[in-house]
Formats: sequence, structure tokens, C-alpha cells
Amino acid sequence: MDVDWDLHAVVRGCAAFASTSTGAASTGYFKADLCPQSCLSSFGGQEKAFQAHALLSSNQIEARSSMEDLHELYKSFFPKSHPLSPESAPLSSFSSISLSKEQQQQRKQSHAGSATRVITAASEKAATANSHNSRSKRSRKNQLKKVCQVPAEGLSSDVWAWRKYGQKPIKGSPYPRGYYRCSTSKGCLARKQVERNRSNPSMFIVTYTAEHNHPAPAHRNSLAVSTRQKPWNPETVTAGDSVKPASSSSLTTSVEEELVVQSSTKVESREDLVEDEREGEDDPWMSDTAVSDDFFEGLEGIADMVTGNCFSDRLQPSVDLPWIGRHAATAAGGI
DNA sequence: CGGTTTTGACCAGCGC
DNA sequence: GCGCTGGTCAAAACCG
Repeated sequence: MDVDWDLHAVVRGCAAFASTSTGAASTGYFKADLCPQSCLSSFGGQEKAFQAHALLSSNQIEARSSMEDLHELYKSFFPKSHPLSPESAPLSSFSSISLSKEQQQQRKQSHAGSATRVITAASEKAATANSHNSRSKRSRKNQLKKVCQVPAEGLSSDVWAWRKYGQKPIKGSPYPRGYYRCSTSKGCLARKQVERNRSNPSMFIVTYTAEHNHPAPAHRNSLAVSTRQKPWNPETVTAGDSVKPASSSSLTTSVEEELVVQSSTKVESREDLVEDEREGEDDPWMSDTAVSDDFFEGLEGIADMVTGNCFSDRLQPSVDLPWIGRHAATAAGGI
């Protein structure tokens, strides 16, 4: 599967760009950390960055109805024009992409305060629990996750080496969920779960948990035998055949267009995801495209706030990594 | 040989 | 308190 990942195509693959987790953003590991290339590619420019943020915010948008809230939320991700710099982006700023219901509730309650502050608190809490007791399930609910929906090819766009450590059938889903952990570093807590979207089997729901505590591998193909690959087998539940999204070849150029396209993906907490899928027969990802015009108008306004190189140069290399897309197996979580 | 994948078992959180 | 469920472990098999 030689996927020629262009910015536009990959952006569709993953709604959430931001590293949910903490350290990554400020350590520079962010670029490939919880944000596979498909997400990272959103950073080609400020427009892309803007899109990514619009999307990553979608779950919060559900909890926040007004544009004011949205603006507030957005500010929390873009405190300054260079949000990803360690100085301007506190560790926790990116940890809030996916919040547990508790956390969302907490945010609602403390709405009077700054969104950033609330998010930070929640993130730190989760991060702490995470780092102190990675195996503890006590913090499972509080654990911050970033949920992406990616096409089959998108699974291969992750520069990290993942090792599968488990697979479980998930109740209510015909597809099992694969559990992966980072195999680059032994002490790395980064994990990801890959599950096929019930409503849209051509898409995969990838949930990233915790952050990498090490730099991204320079070359993935240098990683031992981490690219052991099996042929895609549609029958192996989570694994997907290489379904090529129809949109991947049609490049859109305007922000508006891309926003519309990307509105089919969203970032959510697991719980919300499940709920969504239960509530309707429609693809929850698609069903939520009912983002109003106000939403986009508001985002446009917000976009103005985003000036200059929102995403620092260091992100750029990851986008151009030539091996991305070629070594699909591991990163793809080739179940 | 060193790494990954598979898979059954175990454990703990959560809801009733 | 109990059962269900999800997440992880670990041994065996597998692969390059």
C-alpha cells in the first residue's frame, strides 16, 4: 500500500491533531507522538492548523453550545500564536482533546473560569495518575485519550513503532479492539487502541493514550523487526483492507471545503463515541456534520487569531518523512 | 536471535 | 456484593 500522503488526504484521516497528552507537546515529541502523521499533516500551514483545531474541538463543542465557549476553548489551545512552543503551550494544554464525562462536567461547572485552567487541572491529574501507575485501572476513566478516526491507510501513517499486546472483542461491536504499546522505548507509556468503526468499516477509530517519553524514531525501518506485516485481511476484524477513501484523491484547496470534508471526523472521548454509535444507525461521525454555519463563521474568526507559524518548524519534518506510508505494518497496528 | 503477534487468563473498575 | 467488561499480562508461536 503505497500511500502518497498529501496534506489534504491525510488531514481527513484524523480529526484530532493535538497531542492529548502532556509532555509530548513541550518536549518536541509531539510531532509524532499521539498525533500520527495523518494528524500531523494538518500542520502544513495555519489553515491546516486551524482545521485541526476546529476538529479537535468538536467534542468540546458538543458540551459547549455557544460560540463564546468555542472561542474560549480555542484560546486555550492557542494561547499565543505559537501554541506548540514549550513556552506557550503548557504540557497540559494539549491534554484535553478527550475528556471523560466527569471532566466535561467539571468544565461545565467551572465554566466561569478560564477553560485553559480547567483543562490543565484535569490533564495534570490524569497525567499524574498515568505516570505513577500506568497499569492502574483506577485512573482509567480519568485517563486522557485522543480519539481519531482514520481510514485504513491512515493507520500506516504513524511514525512510531507499536507492538500489539492484546486484542479484545468489544461488546456491541462486531470488531475487536487491538491494543498497542510503543515498542520504541521500554519505558514508554504511550498506547493506542485500534478499532474498526462499526458504522463505517472502512474507517478505524484510533485511541491514543499517554505520551511517548522519548523522541520519535529517526527511521522506522531501523526498528528491529517492527515492520512485520501481515496481509490485510478484511476478516480479521479490526484489520482493514486497504479501503481507499474516495476523497483521498480529490484535493480540496479551500479551508471551507476541507472543513466540510473533515467535519466527518471528530475527536471524542470513548464514552461519547459509544453513546453516539448507540443512539443512531447513522454513522456518528457523519451524523455530526450538522455543524452549523455559525460554527464555521466563528471558527473563521478564531482563525484570524492564528497567525504566523502556528506550528513550529520542527513539526514540519515529520510531515515530509519519506518513509511514512511505506512501512505500514507496525504503525498501522496491523492487526 | 531478537523482535512481534496471538490468545487465554487475570485483574480491577463500574453499574446494577 | 456480584457480574460484566475492558485493559493488561505472559507464554507460546511466529517471522525476518
